[in-house]
Amino acid sequence: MSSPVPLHSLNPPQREAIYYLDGPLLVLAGAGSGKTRVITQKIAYLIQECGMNPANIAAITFTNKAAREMQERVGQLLQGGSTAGLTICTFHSLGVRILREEAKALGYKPKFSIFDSTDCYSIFADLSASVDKATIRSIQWLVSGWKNAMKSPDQAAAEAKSEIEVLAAKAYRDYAATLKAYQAVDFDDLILLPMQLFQEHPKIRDKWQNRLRYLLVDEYQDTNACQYQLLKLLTGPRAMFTAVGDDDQAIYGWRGADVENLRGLPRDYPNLKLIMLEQNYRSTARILQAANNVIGNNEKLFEKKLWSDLGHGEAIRGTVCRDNEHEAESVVMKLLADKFEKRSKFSDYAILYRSNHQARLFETHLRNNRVPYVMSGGTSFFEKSEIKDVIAYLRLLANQDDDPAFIRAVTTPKRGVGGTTLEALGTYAGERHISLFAAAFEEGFAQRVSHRQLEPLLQFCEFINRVEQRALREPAGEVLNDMLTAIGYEAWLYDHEETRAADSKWGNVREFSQWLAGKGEKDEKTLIDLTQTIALINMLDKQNEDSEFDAVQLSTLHAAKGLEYKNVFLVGVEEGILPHSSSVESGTVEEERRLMYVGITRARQHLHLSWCEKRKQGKEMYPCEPSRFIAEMGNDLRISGGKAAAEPDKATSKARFANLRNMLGSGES
DNA sequence: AGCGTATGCATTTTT
DNA sequence: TGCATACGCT
Repeated sequence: MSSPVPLHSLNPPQREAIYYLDGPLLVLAGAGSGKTRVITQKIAYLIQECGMNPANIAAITFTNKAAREMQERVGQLLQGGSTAGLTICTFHSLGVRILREEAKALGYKPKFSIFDSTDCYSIFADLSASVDKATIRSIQWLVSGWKNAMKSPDQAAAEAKSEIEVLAAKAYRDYAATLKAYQAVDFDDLILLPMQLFQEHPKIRDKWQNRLRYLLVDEYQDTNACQYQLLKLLTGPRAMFTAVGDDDQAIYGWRGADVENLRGLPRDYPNLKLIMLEQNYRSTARILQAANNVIGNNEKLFEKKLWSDLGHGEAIRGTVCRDNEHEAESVVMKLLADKFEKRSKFSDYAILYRSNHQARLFETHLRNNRVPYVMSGGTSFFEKSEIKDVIAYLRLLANQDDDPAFIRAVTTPKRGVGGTTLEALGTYAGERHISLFAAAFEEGFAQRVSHRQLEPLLQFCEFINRVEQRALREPAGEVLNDMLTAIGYEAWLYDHEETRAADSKWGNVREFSQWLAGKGEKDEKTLIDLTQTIALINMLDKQNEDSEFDAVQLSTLHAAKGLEYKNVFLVGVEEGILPHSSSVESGTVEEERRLMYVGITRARQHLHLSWCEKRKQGKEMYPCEPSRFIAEMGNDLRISGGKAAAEPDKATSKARFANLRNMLGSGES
């Protein structure tokens, strides 16, 4: 992101967007047009100039990272001024906040658990045993889609067409009941439940409408139907909001995000004001021209043309490579040559690709050349098994109905509670409709198992009770450390893993516990308070702060949205990869084109594309064609063969390009 | 039979 | 990289 800019340097549409308060406002902000600046300045304006109470303003983002960045920038703008009560958070954390406060109205305890997708997967797996994994995954996928589309289990069942949909609709009902029994919600519920709550309880809705009087929504094109509905209910008839988005950067359609929400906005709010931010402060004119050319092939909602006064800039280059191995080698060589020539930093370079597995070859070649790199994505900190182990304990402390947490905690580390005991406990709990934890204490259950089975189980439950008592009062860090010692987690790790793996895992646990302890101290929160929010926090944010060391960035196109780099290598620009073959089949090439657009507009000064003539897949080589998007970029593109050091052979590359255009000219729809 | 390694294979993944 | 499947070893 660009650095904060003094107010006088705002351009007229930016200024208009900030000062406009007469009604609902939609800001169509092109890539690099300063949308974050508009949102943050508007918050500052509302507080400082309009005298609005910060507690009545909420800015909603999609990622923790975006929220944090916005917090920081607002903090800088309002130095000394008060931001007390100001809400800047993600959709999901706003949902949590609403649910914690209004849990009773929905039949939930305020200390409900939040299940991540792995937890939810195992519920579906238990529900429909003897079904293969792929099917379970599609069931989970379908149910999530229904929730985002606000379909109830009944509706889903009624509308189910295929066999798998019928199966999924059946699972949906049981799944919802199971979650409720565990006093747990999934990520989709964090939006769906507040929305339903507002629909069914006008009083509660009014209360929140009164509290959050002005709403600012970032990345509006990424909202799904349910989020849109929640926003509508939250803003109410006053409709005081600013939505900021870019239909050309809508790349999450496959996850339920619906650009229709952008189209629907003028319909639902006839007095909607529309402002376009078209001046780009990031890229050279050449890069923007190519981006405009590509995106011009999409059916447009709103006509928008980016421009910049940063000069024409370097030529966009394209490299045809013999195969993917050669592509990786050539990109790394070109990167190093460019770095040497310009005396730039590694962190000025990004290698962007369509899908994760493409990164692998680039990683090897970067490593071979001793080039430092960081990769976005990968398993998030909270998905790591050792962290999930610890979190299971925390979840159980806060919510003893959380059966999955109970099972994980009671069996990790092993303490003499095995499968048979748990099965008996599960059966008993199922008959009585109580949680595993509660069942363990019942006389009726005690009669069904032996003393040897019961004893360790009760010891565990009593241990949890004791820790819970402490967790309500004493400092979070201390309680957590004592608990880890008491369960012997470190020793267990070193018993079950190789020393190196155990070192890393225990290191992660310690990092996590220190981080929690620090957070507990800073916000004066107990361990149980903290547990309520950790499901939503991503420690990658923290890693980003730390990792300001000089390294080449490797990233998927999706993960690169919102970021910018001086030099971008966009690799694997081939038919079947970008656009991805399955998108071509499912007729969603427009979203792939937006992905290409996002990729192009990440570059500030230098854009380099590459594609292969052949690609190794398995042990066979398959022929490839350059992406249709190459031709769509226009002819301001300097294409050369793949030989790393050689001068481009102008004659052949021209001929090749002509061929390419002929080839693509006919096949386009 | 069961476990452990080898090999093959991938859409994208904010919460 | 990470997961799933298959094969081979014990």
